[in-house]
Amino acid sequence: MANSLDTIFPALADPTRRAILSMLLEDDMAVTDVAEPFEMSLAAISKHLMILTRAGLIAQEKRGRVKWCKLEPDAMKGASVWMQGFGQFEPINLDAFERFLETELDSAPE
Amino acid sequence: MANSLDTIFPALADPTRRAILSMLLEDDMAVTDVAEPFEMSLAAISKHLMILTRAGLIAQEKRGRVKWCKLEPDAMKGASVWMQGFGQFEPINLDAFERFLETELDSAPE
DNA sequence: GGGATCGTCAACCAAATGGTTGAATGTCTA
DNA sequence: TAGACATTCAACCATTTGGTTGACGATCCC
Repeated sequence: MANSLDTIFPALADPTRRAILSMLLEDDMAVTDVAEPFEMSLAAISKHLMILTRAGLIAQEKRGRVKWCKLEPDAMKGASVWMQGFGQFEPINLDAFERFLETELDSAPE
Repeated sequence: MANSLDTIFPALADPTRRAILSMLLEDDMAVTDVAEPFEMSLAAISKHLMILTRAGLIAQEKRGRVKWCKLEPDAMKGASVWMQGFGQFEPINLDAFERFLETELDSAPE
């Protein structure tokens, strides 16, 4: 059930959840820190994180009283492949992305 | 608005709409023929097609009394690129990544 | 122990979503 | 011109979704 198109696409349909995923691209985060930039309650963020977890897009691990959220990008693979099936759109994206990463890693030692 | 993540992902979140897109992969179809395999009213299918159209995922062209539906796979490009950005495990500069996405989407074929 | 912190639960609410039906509009054809 | 066909519109309905608040169970630390 998790990791299927029926859970992945609805999970990605909400802009808050997509923003959370983008934040987790930088680093693992605690629930409270995920919630900080958003103007909504912690409970609302907690629900979003639950949806992302059930979709397999993130994993949550509790250490002490802090629950850490970790991106699970492989969960997007199915949806990505599904979309590629429609695509005459080309891997120019990947090439450009690799160039982007190179310059990014060169200029950002942090 | 069309062709943005805020319309594409919600459009892809419904299984009926994804099935319609898969059907259109084979050939252009009239609205009635799109509706035929589904156990729901024509009006419901018409709404789904409107959502897909507003997302830019299909185009509808009326010839006579028949409205033809045609897949527009390039509309998935933005979402596809966005997801591929998560295929990387390296921590990256998010601002730069967003700038990258913008230029990437600007260069999308019309 | 006791107070602050982390996160979820439960009940609730408004709005959006996905469906229905029946009437309406436009177009083809006999 | 009349009738059949293709599609949408309008009103309505039930369910889901995304949010709130307040109480609660853990956990950390003084």
